[in-house]
Amino acid sequence: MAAQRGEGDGVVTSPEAPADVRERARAIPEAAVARLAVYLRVLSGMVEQGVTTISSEELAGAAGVNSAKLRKDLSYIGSYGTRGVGYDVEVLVSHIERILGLTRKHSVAVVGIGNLGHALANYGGFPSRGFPVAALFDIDPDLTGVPVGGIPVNHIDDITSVCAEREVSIGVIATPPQAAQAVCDRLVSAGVQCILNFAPVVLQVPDYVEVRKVDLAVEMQILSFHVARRADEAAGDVVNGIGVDGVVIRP
Amino acid sequence: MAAQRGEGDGVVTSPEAPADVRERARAIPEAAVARLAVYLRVLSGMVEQGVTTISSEELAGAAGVNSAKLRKDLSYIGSYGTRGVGYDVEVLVSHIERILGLTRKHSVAVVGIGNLGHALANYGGFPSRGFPVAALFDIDPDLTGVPVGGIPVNHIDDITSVCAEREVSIGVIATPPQAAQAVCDRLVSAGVQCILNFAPVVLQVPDYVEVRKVDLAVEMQILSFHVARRADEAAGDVVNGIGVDGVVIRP
DNA sequence: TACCGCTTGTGAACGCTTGCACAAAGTCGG
DNA sequence: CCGACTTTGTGCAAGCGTTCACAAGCGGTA
Repeated sequence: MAAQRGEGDGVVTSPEAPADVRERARAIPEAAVARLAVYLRVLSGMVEQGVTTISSEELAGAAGVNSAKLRKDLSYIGSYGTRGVGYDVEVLVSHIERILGLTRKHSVAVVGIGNLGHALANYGGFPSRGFPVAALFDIDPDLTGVPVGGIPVNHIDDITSVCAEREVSIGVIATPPQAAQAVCDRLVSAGVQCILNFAPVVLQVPDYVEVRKVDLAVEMQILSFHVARRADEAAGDVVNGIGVDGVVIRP
Repeated sequence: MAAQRGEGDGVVTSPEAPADVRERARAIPEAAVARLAVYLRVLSGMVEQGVTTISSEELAGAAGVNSAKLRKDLSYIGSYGTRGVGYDVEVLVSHIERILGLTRKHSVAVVGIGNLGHALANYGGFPSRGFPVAALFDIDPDLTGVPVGGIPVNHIDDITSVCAEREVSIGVIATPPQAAQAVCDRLVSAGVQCILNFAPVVLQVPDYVEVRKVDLAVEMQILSFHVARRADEAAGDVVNGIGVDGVVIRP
């Protein structure tokens, strides 16, 4: 990835307080960030249930991870637990939100208003979590101006101006694969540095742009792999009894 | 590794090498499986363009990975390249398909016919890749019988019988979070062993069930984290529009 | 205050993944 | 047939991420 990351950076950073947060943020492993988001959701549920304190064991259970891993993850963002007691739920929530940058609004633009684009535009989970959908784009002139999920669709040619104007920080690509790279290029030149890509293509972007991809076909194929592996195991390992290539199982 | 590999002899791999394939499949790292699916897509595109041979360097470039990694990934499924030349595209495609279990049909059931469920039911990418949508379910009686994307919706209470009857091997959960665990339990008791979960919940399942989750909120929050990190970096390290490594924030 | 039990935070070991570098193995031109 | 050139396949080392195990720290109790 970023090839020229300053390694032994004795780079004297500003002695200000934020330097602490910054240094720490840089050190958090990618995998841990993903889990922090999960913890956050579980914790939000806890708050609503009136839970005020939670132990690493409980939280880990609810999040589906090992408790040691959870504690290590939390240690990346600082030590806010109380030994012998656990974590204060609200404190934890606010710290995770801060680290994940959820204290700011992140305006989202969705490009490609097909089936998926519609679903995304109408998806209530975004705005409620601090990700307001600020703009929609499509190449079809017939769609232009038509409101979807309360937001009028703009023509794709206006990406640059509209994104800049509405301070879009996250672009979501829900176009057919053929159009994805071109759309991506436009988003990047509009100043969007974070992209969520639903199109089944490998996007080429400059180093400073962060891309995350959600690829349904790949997910399905990974599951397919496991089905196959299981069937093979059954064929090979099951001596007597359950089916060969059909359904097996249920211990 | 492959302990009893027949060396030197020009052993033509029989169309079926059950034990061999099985042993190998078990050894493939999870991360590599995900990449194999990506390679497969790139290769499919190559086939359509009439490309017959491709080098690891080219394929790696198109798939966005390091060429050494690609070669190692391919070595997990066997050595089908020709030194000095590269890989035969069609041969590679068929071997990856075999390993990923794409030689069988994997019927899919989608549960929860809301915005997302609609989009999934209409999504052309599934059937064309060997994942026919065989059943749709929803809890709303008004939807029952209504065809979506050509398939009539069944009531959720019929999951067990319908899934068994249509040999569903993959369940897709696109319900609201509150319903997800219950739906999951029903799918599992219907014999479904692979689940793709779009609901923002951590599902509890028996060991033998494989779950993959696609969590939009988490993806957005990871991107948010990067936005925040970047902003912090800018605040701390940017002198005058120039970032740490001389990278301009906005070209 | 002093002790006890519980839970955090983290050093250290382990294992998986990545990337390098190069021998092996093939093609191609003469 | 040979030698130059190309590209694969893989041993090896470095880097992360995960897990274990336990000392340190805190609240509760007498």
